[in-house]
Amino acid sequence: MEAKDALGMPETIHKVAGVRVRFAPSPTGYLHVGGARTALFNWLFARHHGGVMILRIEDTDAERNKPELVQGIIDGLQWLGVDWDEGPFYQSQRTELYRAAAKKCLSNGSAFLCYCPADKYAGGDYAEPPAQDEEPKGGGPRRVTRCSCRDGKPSTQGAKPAIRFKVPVGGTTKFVDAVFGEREFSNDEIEDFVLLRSGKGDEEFGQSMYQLGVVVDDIDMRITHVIRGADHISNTPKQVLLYGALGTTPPFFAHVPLILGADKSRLSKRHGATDVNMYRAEGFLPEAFRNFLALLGWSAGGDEEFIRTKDLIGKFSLEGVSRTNAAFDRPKLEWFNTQYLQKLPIEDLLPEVEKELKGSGLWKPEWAARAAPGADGRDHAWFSKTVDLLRPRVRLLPDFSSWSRAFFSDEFTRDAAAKEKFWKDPKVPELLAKLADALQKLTEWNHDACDHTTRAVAEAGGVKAGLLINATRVAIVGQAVAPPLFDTMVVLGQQRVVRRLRDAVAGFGQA
RNA sequence: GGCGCUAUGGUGCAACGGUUAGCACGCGGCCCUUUCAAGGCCGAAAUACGGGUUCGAUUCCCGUUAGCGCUACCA
Repeated sequence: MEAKDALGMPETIHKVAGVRVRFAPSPTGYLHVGGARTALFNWLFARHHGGVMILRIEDTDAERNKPELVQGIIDGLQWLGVDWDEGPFYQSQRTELYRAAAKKCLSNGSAFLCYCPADKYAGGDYAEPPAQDEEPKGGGPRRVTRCSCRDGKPSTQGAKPAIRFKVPVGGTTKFVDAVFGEREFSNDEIEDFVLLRSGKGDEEFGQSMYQLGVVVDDIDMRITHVIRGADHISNTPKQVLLYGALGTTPPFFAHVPLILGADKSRLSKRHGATDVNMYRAEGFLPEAFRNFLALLGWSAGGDEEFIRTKDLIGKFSLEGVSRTNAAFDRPKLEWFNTQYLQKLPIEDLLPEVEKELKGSGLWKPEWAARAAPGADGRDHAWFSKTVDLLRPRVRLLPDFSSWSRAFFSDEFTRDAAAKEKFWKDPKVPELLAKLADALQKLTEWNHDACDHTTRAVAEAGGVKAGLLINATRVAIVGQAVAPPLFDTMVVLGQQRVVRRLRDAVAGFGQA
């Protein structure tokens, strides 16, 4: 006998060998965070089971597609670290497959030629046009299409027909969903949906419609688990019917809840960035973003939240997927990012910082892993130590180029607000000058030596150490906010610190 | 409008008939302190509402309400 789980589904739905899943975006926009999460779940599932991940581009609507957007989607996936084993396949190049399938449905009586005018909703079977996705929803009564062409009479001469699926009258269509359980839909609620568009010009038929394309491809690509957004739940019975018409058994379905905006309404630009590439541009760490996304609509069951990707893969299961839509909570994403910035093994963080510095032109090749030290003695070890010093305060990657600039470059400016805040005491110039003298004499350059020297100068000058410390920070890194001063001094080096102090003192004379 | 899905603090998740309803983000306070973070401690904050079922409901059932989804020759 077969083992069943809590939902009464075969145990095998959760651990099948030979798993094949796919992510099937449509190039009508960028990679949306919702799509990214779907891609991630598919990927985690595939990797967890040692299965195959497929990328398929669903570009069957020539009018809405923008081929140039495909690259953006691919870039987004790559940044996210979601890779695939097969594809990308383009549905626009598989037209014959769909036409053959549609004709098969035609010949076995599960579809019919529809001569209704292609210009929307003019067919008369609709009481009125479907509400477009705008605010004033509702509207008058609308009913399900039972197309009058289904009995094969009109055959308006000359007009090119589309192929519609002949949905059974009466009865129900059911399927098993790994997250929502058993679902059953009344066939009378399902319209006679279009399989193949009517042909244009001298074409017999046009491109496939979504329902046909997914099913034909999922069969052809031997997809075992269809993991997609919950917005497809109501499409599923149509597809199940199609599987039957094509003589095959449907795969397992797993619909994952949607990601909504902070106010729980449909996620839109109004809520902030919805394009994954925007998060890359802002400087989030991909692994942090992945961790955050994974926890939107899924949990391993426990309380852990900081879960590195390899553990995500180990723990991922469809059983942990929630049925509730989740709100995209940006503050939490930022928290994940700072957590990763701090907790990542330094070797894992360094490459990201390197990319950032290269992008801002601050990178020096001698900081690379096996490069020889630069003229100033800085090498990979220095770079690593510096990044390590900086990272507790960094929130986004670009911080390494902005307020951290003075650590990587001698060309930096001193923040006006910082000067205003910490240089206002009239004794500052003199103190900084004395500190420069004292530090220059040091024969050993380390944290404690800097510490003692600075405090001694402060004491001799009759001020609290904090005053000198803060003033010095502004002088040598130009920022009010920076790592602890003496660690900073060590990393910058004696020469630079002294030079910057003197430079700062000189600046007072001019101002 | 029809059909469907969902409903634990503001947010993300735990608790899958019996807990003082747990964790995290965010928020407030305190500690630490050399700026700012980080970190530590403390605190405010939830089972949408109404009916059932049960010895006992956050948990199971029904209704209401709300949100979301689908309702195209879009995907």
